[in-house]
Amino acid sequence: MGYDFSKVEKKWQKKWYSEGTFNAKNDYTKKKWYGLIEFPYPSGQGLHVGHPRSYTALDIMARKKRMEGYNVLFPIGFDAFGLPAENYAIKNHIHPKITTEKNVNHFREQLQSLGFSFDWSREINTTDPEYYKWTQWIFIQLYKHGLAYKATMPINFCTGCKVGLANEEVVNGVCERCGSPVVQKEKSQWMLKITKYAQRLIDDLDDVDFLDKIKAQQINWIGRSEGAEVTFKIADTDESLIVYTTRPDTLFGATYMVVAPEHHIIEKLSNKITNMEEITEYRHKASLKSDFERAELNKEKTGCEIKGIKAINPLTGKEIPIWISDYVLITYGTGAIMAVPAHDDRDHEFATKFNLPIKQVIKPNDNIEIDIQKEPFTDVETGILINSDFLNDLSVEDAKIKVIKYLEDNKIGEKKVNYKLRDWVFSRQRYWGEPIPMVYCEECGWVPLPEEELPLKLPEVKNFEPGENGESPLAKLTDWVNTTCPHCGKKAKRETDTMPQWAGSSWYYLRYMDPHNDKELASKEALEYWSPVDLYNGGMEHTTLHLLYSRFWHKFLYDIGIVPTKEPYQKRTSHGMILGTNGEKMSKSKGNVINPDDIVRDFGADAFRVYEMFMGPFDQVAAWSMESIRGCLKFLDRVWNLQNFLVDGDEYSPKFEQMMHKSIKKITFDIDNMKFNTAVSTYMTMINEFYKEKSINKAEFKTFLQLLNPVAPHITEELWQTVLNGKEMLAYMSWPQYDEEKTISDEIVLPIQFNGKLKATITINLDEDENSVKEKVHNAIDSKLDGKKIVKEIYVKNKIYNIVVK
RNA sequence: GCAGAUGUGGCGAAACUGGUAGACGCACAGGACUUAAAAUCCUGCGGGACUUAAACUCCCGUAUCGGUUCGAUUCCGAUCAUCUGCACCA
Repeated sequence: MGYDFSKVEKKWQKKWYSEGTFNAKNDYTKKKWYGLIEFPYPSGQGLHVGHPRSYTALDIMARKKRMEGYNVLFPIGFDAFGLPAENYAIKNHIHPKITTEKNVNHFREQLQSLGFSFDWSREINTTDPEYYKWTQWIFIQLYKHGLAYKATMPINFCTGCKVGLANEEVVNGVCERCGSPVVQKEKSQWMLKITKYAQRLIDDLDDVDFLDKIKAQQINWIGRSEGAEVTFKIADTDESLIVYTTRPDTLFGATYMVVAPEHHIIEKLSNKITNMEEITEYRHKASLKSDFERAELNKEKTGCEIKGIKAINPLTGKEIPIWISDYVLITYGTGAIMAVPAHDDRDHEFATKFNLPIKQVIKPNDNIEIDIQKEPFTDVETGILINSDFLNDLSVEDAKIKVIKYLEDNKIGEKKVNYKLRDWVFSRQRYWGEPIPMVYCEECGWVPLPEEELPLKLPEVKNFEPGENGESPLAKLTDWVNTTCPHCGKKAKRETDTMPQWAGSSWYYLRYMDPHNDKELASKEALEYWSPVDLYNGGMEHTTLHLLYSRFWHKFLYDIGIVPTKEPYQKRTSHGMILGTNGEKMSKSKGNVINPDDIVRDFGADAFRVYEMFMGPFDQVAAWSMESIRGCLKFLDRVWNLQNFLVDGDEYSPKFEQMMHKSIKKITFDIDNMKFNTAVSTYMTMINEFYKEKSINKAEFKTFLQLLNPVAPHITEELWQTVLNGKEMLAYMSWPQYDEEKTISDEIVLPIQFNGKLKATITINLDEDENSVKEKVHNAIDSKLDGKKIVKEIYVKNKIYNIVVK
């Protein structure tokens, strides 16, 4: 008699996936809704219980939208290039293609066991040549538009394995696998000019509906700052140093300068520098440091003075020393700074250590005494300029404006905007990635493959070990590397680096719109109809890089007329992580991993889904609890047993009418606003009411099943068709409507307060006359006054009655 | 350091634009059914005082301190704690 979830769930899954029940229609006249989840990397461990949290949430929304008459696109695919498969191949000599296929099959099975309404006919895979053909095509367009270029950039190089490493393989400055130190090695790499889009990537956030924290992270990552570039002449030479500063107002306080170890001024003026040996040694030491060491914050600052040359402060005309230090980064601004130790923490620390002069040029406006030698004053809000000639007595803000004007008038500087965002290093010295479709010819330089030769397929190799000196394994395939120039026909060599994993995921949402198109990445009509993605949900860990990269590619595709919208995703949300039962992040080493297969086996997919939605607010972290999921299975059993109370009735019975309308309203609102936890609690409240009366009629049962269907699709479909003899699929029925008037009761329990504290409640009629309410109130509380005096009475209609007493 | 978030019973959590704090669930306790157990169903469940006991009643309670208000979990200011992302970005 009990509910056999395993049999029921399998039955419906089989039907859905063999019949394509949930596939999107190619009817471009209907209203559409496009919901997107981050497609998974098919790892060997299989699905994580975190995946279904996001998938269930969007599945619920997709199912509800279908019931509301939308043509819904809810696709799935696999982001299958990447390191783990490659490392597994190196170890076990199994081709990544084979492991990937095996993992994808496993993932597909697991995803289907949870009953998601994905459109499997549109499944994509980034490692499929028919897919990466278009990834390569986009790269070539970027190249043709001057947004892809070669530059020498440092890579992480393991001194033990002699290979280049990805950032995530470098742990605390050593190689994750062998523990040898990792150093930086210069290598010529493909770069994408994302910096050209920096401003637009900030500005266009105004037009999309991303969570504020996501916007904040994007803006943070791009790191726009406004300031000025200022030229400092070097005394007795024709050379000068240009610095970038956000505090041009402090220019009178610049008492020395610092350049990054890599700064070119050192080569240029090497014949004037008197301590070249010392400088060379410092530069050498700095070059050996990994990024990790250089970024180590707590370490003491190092550096030395460049002797023999002096810079001239353009405002004071005074000569100031030039130092070299690795706290100045060659990659940001101009690689050189003016140091204002009185008003910058880092400069102050450096000046204190090396005994450099500290000159105060700003004081607090409240005249609090400060000892500038001991501590810098960095508050821009309350600062007033001093010791600064024509800037004296100005606020920091005004001083900035005035000094920039002065700099521009005298041609010693100009206003300048800088971004922390760097161009995107696009090369990986790896096998398991999209080959970069470029050929190098001695005569013509870099030449892209003609588009008709795409895809450039990843060649078969037997040995997946990276080449020595950090080259890609492809470099060893001389037959493949040696080719002819598509331009002049002479001998040429192929690029052997591959693309990063970010490449395939930067545009996959477009391919879903028209996944089998072999002429274009997607047809114009499909792009016009489905763009943009209406809702994109994923983890917070992808809200910087992946989101930024795909927005960048999308904007580029917009610029060249391929896609119709400026932004790819209209709305972006993120779900909280699911932690282990001990409240820690799930990991194999901690032994707190929950396997979704076990959950489906023991509790069923519906209980799993209900639980993941009920466990807490969707966007917040939540710890797994086996007791709670048992409670959700109990709830479903109660749903199943409702059939025991079933009575006839084509309309809601009077005792439930108001509750039905209220619940429809609440659940509709909650699902639309991703408040799944309170939606689930509303189902529970409803069922408690039915149990209290030991009765539910057919109309009520039908509505209840429809409301619950998006969350628990199997059990509701089964009850619909077996108990209510539904002919059509419940999933195709239209979403229940509510009548606002019927959600309002005509009687109200009115709280009465003394000084804001509850004293009594009375029952009044909706919109009852105020005098009549007042009379009722006084009948109820006059005996409680206890000799106290009424000072004031406040009645908020139909809400509350507060009496101020003394 | 910067940015963002969070803090409510034994636990996960609710509370719409300020208006009966703790919905819903878990755990726990009591009862019904059963030879018994499980399952199921019903009831209770923030802390304290008063009381033989219960009801009634009263007091305290949403991290801490203060403010605005007839009324604050909600708004404002300060503080503390925890989490996440970024970080020598001039």
